[in-house]
Amino acid sequence: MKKRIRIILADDHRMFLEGLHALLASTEDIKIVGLALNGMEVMNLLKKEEIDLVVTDINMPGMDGITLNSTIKKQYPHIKTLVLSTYSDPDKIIKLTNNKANGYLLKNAEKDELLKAIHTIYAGNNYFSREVQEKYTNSIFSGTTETEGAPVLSKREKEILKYIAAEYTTPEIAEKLFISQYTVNTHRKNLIAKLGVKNVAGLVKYAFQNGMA
Amino acid sequence: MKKRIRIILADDHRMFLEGLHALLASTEDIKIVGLALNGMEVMNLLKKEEIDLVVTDINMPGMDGITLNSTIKKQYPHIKTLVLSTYSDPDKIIKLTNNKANGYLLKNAEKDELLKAIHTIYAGNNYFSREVQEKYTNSIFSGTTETEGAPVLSKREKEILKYIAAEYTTPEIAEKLFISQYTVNTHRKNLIAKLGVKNVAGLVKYAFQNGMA
DNA sequence: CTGAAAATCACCATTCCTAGTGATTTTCAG
DNA sequence: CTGAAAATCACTAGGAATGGTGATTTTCAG
Repeated sequence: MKKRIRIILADDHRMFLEGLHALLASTEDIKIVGLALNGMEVMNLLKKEEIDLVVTDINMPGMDGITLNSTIKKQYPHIKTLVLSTYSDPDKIIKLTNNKANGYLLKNAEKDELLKAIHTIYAGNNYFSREVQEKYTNSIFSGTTETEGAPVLSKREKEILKYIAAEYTTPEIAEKLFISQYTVNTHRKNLIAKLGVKNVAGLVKYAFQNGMA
Repeated sequence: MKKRIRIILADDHRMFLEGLHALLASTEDIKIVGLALNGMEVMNLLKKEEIDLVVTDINMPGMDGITLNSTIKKQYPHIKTLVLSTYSDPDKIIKLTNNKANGYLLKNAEKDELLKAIHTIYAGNNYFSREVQEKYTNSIFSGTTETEGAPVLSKREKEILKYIAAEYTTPEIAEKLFISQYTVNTHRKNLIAKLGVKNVAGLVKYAFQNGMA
């Protein structure tokens, strides 16, 4: 008899967790060993059970997906991890690859892709969904930094973009970040130039389309 | 033989949608008639199928849960609705009750509560989870209910909102629509007031969250 | 250490946005 | 027909955004 893949599922939303459980329960070669509502529960389960793969949400109270992933990898380097997320945030993906996560998948994916990811990872390879790869090829998967595709925003610029999208004005942002209004102004001008938009409306639009707001 | 409850499930995340499907598929007296990734798909399904209950996420691109709910109630007053959300936002709950949604449940709820909500609503009663009820009554006493119906935007206002989200300035919009800048100005002011936002950034945000951009 | 990128600050001019008030005309359903 | 909502226009004023130019300091990888 073929060995089944032993999996723990982790997500802070019970409904999603139970749904995922039900979705995978019918699959022959997969065995759901445990369900966890947060990172702590995952670690407790790992002490008791033999696990092949942990499928976890990236956003969870207490210990989030990124911290959980690195914790798992430190204590149980042989256990594979697949991270799920609502959107594709480049920063988080980079952190996850640094922490040796074996896969990253959007919750928008279908069951088939989820199964494909699980099997690919179990076979010893990594799996990053196409949408994620396409968007962030430059920053992660290829060493070359081609600026043609996705405009590269600096840390500070992203920060300010978020504030703009959150309806903060220049004086407010300046006060929040303890910098001059002139500086905020410069950043906004650079953002507009880099992103090729016309005004705040364009900035907010970009922020939304890239999961930054 | 007892009649089964005919249900449509709607959520923009395929994985959650399929998971929910799998979760409910095993229930005897429930029949999942269709799955939808957005509001439009729900409305199309309603044309073809006889439905008792629509279970929908509150956050969806295109037509969101709130708009979807009111649209359903206008065209098919007999169809029940159960709205799911990640968190409990008093404002949104109030909008939903104004639009006669029959239930509101957090995604944090367990399968049992979901079934309970479905059966309660099918029996002709409303179901609002305890967490939601608490916040709802709080906001009633804080006095923000009277003036806050669902923000109904006029045709012209929607039109102008689209132009704003498309990075057009006031003079440009005025020229495009053959009206005075003063008029565009008035519309924008009304939009800001109606939607309870602070500036263009907020308008663009709203436009995006409601599939108008 | 060193150079490049990032982050910071400054000034000016123009345009645009925001806010308040008040008003007339048009549209549309009851 | 008629009233209410929608759409239109007008004026003022202050604050914010946009665009251009120039510069210094900080950070960080090679």
